[in-house]
Amino acid sequence: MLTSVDADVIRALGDPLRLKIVTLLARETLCTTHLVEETGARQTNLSNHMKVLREAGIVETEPCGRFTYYKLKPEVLAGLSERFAELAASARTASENKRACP
Amino acid sequence: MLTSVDADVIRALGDPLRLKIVTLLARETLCTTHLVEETGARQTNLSNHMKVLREAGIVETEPCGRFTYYKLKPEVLAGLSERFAELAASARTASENKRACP
DNA sequence: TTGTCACATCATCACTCGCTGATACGAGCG
DNA sequence: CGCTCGTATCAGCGAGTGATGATGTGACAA
Repeated sequence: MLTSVDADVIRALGDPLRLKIVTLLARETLCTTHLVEETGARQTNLSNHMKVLREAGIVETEPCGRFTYYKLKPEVLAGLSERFAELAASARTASENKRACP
Repeated sequence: MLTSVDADVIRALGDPLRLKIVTLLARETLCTTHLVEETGARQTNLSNHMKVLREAGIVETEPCGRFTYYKLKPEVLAGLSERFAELAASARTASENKRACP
């Protein structure tokens, strides 16, 4: 069952720019400079979004000299996928469980 | 691939109250009165959230006399689940694709 | 028809959020 | 050491968002 904790993760993914970042990171492990190039956003702006993704537990940081690489945590995405699949499966049978008008 | 359109759906689900509503609707088809009882929210507030979910294409309305029943659209949730699953699968191999430092 | 109920919409207010410029800080290079 | 580069943090501003009370609308019952 979806708990309120997941709302933070979902909200973190509900921003177009962050969703694009996640999509990019799903293909490659990138550092901030790469993400700035790919998205066209300012460095400061991007750093803020990365902080949101980091605090939501969606990405991990990996320092490499002066650079900071970001990579996704697949288990978080997989967990979300599973929970949505459960909701969808449950929703398919929900039409029959119509509670009577009060 | 995740498009920017999906950000709206994800954002709509990124609110704790709306997530609770969706969870409730995954089990039963309910009308506004039921949801008010279950969530404890005001009717006006709830109606606003239902509008968001409706415009995001997550729920459908079904008038029944004076009552309005809401039910989930399973295919939307299933689609989200699938996309997240793709991202997770792709992310598992992304660690190896580390782009060189610029 | 009149009243009530279920629900939606509107206007408003407080608050949050995203974006930006300025700044701080650590790592490497000269 | 001093400098530059990559990155994070901070303060501030404007836009978007959630909660609320008042109001509108359609459906049913008396």
